[in-house]
Amino acid sequence: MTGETDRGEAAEHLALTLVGAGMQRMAARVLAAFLFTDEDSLTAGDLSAQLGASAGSVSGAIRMVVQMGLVERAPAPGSRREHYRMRDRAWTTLYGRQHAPIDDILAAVARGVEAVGPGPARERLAYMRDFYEFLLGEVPALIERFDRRRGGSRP
Amino acid sequence: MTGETDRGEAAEHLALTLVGAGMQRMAARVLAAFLFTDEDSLTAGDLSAQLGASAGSVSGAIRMVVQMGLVERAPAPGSRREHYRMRDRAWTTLYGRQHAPIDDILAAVARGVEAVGPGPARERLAYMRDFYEFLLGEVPALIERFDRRRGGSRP
DNA sequence: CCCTGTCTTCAGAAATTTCTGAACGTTCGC
DNA sequence: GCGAACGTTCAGAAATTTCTGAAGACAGGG
Repeated sequence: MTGETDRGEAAEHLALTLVGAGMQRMAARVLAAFLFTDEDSLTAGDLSAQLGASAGSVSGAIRMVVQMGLVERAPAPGSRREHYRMRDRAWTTLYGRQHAPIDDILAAVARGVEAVGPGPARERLAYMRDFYEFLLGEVPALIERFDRRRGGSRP
Repeated sequence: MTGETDRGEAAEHLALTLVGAGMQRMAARVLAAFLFTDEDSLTAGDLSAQLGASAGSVSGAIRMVVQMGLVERAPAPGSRREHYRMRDRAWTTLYGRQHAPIDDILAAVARGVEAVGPGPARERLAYMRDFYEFLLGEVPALIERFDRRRGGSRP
């Protein structure tokens, strides 16, 4: 049997795991709530009640997950409150975004290569630059391959 | 011209960028020092002096980068102090390790799939699980492809 | 036009992370 | 063995991050 208690625990556990992977605590809890709900959409109030967190921190967390491209506003049919839901393609989007910092690292390393004269440091930096350049080129193809393999089934 | 000032600035800049990507501050500074040096190896004392940080925090930072597999002890030829240097393959190692949290996420999501009954939430979670499973399988091949492409040249 | 319900913003509090400085081991030369 | 140089550990201080609660803004119904 899989009761509702298990669902709540599993959601909390996933949230904590995401925190361990670097995500903000409240953003992770909000994301898990969206992942685990069978409702079409959730409002800030729903989340605040369900997570036992203040309206303020929920508001901030929603802004984060929306800005990350994982959650979007859902058309609210005659409702006064804002409704939100997970976006399709959320995971490939997230993975793509995790690679955004790589742009910055790449730029910083390239600058390093130019700043040092010939020598071991320069070779080391050039190798690092090449690796991140390679990654940046491969990730889109990786995601596309998954999308194709998964075919038309919806997230 | 590329003076030594540029080198120091570029190193600091890369360290800050790595912090932005989630790395600990002092560990990032230590790593940058190893990246940018033309010396064969550095000691804790070198780093402490060069970075203007206490011996204590340098000690902790070294432990981190060693544990991450980016830096290793270098055989110290008749020296009293411990010498360290960057490992070959440091970057592919780092990238592989960045995917360690994915194991945890995958496990947490799989647990979620079992905890919820049939419905939208279950489909969503199953999709997420499939995506991370796919990633976990593809990353080693990706790294291998880079190693092969780069051929025998050293890091 | 006001009133109610809802979300957002922001200053301050709480918790967590990160750094330092001092005390303690350890190792090597003498 | 003894002394000195280094590195490590750990308690506490400092800085940063994260949450809350209250005040304000906005929209729609009455």
